[in-house]
Amino acid sequence: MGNFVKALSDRACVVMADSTWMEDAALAQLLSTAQMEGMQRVAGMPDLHPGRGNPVGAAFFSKDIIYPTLVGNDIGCGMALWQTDLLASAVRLDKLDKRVGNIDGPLEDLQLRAQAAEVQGVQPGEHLSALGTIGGGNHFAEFQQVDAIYAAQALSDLGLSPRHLLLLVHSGSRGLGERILRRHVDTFGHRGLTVGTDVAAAYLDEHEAALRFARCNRSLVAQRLLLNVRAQGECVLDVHHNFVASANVGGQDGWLHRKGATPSDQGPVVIPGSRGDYSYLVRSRRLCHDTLLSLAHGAGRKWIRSACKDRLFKLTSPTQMARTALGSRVICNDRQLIYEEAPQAYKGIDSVVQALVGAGLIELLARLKPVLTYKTRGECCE
DNA sequence: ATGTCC
Repeated sequence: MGNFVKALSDRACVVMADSTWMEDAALAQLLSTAQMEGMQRVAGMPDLHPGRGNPVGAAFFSKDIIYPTLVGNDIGCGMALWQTDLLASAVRLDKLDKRVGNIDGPLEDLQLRAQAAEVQGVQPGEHLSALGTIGGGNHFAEFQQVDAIYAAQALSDLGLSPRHLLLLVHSGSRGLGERILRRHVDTFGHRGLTVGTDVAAAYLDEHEAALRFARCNRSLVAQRLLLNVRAQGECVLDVHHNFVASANVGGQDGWLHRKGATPSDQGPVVIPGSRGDYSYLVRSRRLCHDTLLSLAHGAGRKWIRSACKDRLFKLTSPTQMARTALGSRVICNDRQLIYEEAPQAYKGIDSVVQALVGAGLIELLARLKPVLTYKTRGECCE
């Protein structure tokens, strides 16, 4: 087990296998976060990669101080998995593509939006128009089919029927979280906030609102897509991977920040690969405090965004990239984004998931294959 | 990442 959890210092470790792509720059960023005031322990997940200052795919456990910049701008970003009633065997990609339509703009059904906002405890505010939209970057909505079953009982316990399509939504709090972080940084810079002060309490209140908003947003994205494709569905799981919460780690009370780190103590989760790779439905096998009760949140970037187009445009066209090696379709009519989110730009999901398996942290429940990935209908790029 | 930068 120790083989897959590598100690970087007395308070930093990273979960990885020999096959896991890992950049020195990401490890250096992780080690530098371990030096922050009040930091007790940091843990890199196998999808760890460099971020803007702080690494992505990591958890940070501090005492008495919280750091909004460690959570980042997309407070509440996470994954929601929905079960649909569409038979995977009946899918016709052209038809599904057509029916999915365009969900880039604000949700048309204001009644649905207001109802969801109320149910999820989202306060009326200026960001309501973003509810039901995916956003940019690595966010997506993806129809998937169950490709391999490793634990049939666990699937049925979750209410999953393997013959039907699943819908995975990766999105967050959109402009709301962005505004919360920006206002914090404008006032306090990158300093942390002392827990117990009014400013810390104010941030935590706003952060809580962003978590509710993000969850509501994922739900509306899913419901919107289901309406468009004339399907019914139910939410199976919804788990944030960018947030901070009080926690007891190794017998010590403190604050656990997650930046692209999925909690291991909130039931089964999906660890998605790139749009051209599998995703895995997994469940935690043990509560590991050394790795800060966290799991990978995806494959993790291998290439920085700015390098992707140069490396790929000679090899492949946007049209070619609308189809993946697994036979799935990609809706991404944004010339830049389609390169930035190319499967080649991401670590192989098996090298990430196998590191977690090797460390004894997870058990695989099912392998999911992409069918259709929605990024943006955008403008036509051909 | 961003009702995003020219």
